Amino acid sequence: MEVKSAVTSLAALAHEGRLAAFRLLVQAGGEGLAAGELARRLEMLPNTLSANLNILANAGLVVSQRDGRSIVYRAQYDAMRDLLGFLVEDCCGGSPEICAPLFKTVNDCC
Amino acid sequence: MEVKSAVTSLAALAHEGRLAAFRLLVQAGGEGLAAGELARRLEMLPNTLSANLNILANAGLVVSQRDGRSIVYRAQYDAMRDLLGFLVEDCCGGSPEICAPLFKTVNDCC
DNA sequence: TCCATATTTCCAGTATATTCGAAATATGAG
DNA sequence: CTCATATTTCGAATATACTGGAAATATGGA
Repeated sequence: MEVKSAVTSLAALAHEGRLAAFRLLVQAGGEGLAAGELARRLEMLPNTLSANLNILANAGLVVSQRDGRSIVYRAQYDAMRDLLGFLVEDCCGGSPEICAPLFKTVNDCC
Repeated sequence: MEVKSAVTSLAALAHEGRLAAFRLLVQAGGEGLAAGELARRLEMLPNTLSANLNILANAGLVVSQRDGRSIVYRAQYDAMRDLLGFLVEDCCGGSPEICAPLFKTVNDCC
């Protein structure tokens, strides 16, 4: 992952509303959620949410697909993994010892 | 880690210059680097870098300590680990299968 | 076709971020 | 004490981001 791509992804997530939307989509799994359902759950105006989903999509963190009158958004797990990998790669360049606790974090969560 | 804290950290890293500074500090290890040395390596004006280091420090990602005429900055590995943990925790809430490849990423790097 | 629903696009106002020059502060050397 | 070095703080200009209202687009149903 390139630096510019990482910055774009980090910036997309560095916003309370977008981070919340992304988390909901991640938790929703492969089925995804319709834009309207997200707006309802996050209590955001549809147009504001749309703009924010667009930013997430632009960063490659989510994808959208029309389903009838709704547009369903799904998290892109690969993109998230790439971003985490980029940060981890960064961390280990100089200090492998930081990875032990991170390793533990990953273990604990699964 | 709270959402607001995560957003602050993500925003701090979502800037090419700051991300580069943070990476250098991470690679520099516990010794850290003086502000001037960072400015030289990153080819940034000292005052611009200072403002950016301040943003990183505010997010808790780096700490500073005076050493003679220089001010030495060091990466805060704990903060980075917390941020990664927050993102991982998020990811695993709904989809444990995403952790397998992440697990592999962490393994590969150490 | 006509209408309601779902979502996006456009636009303008406001807020926040970024940068740089200039001045201020802190330290150590002579 | 005076000076050079290292860094920060201040202030203003510019750029970018965020939000919400209004209008536009797309879809499916009556």
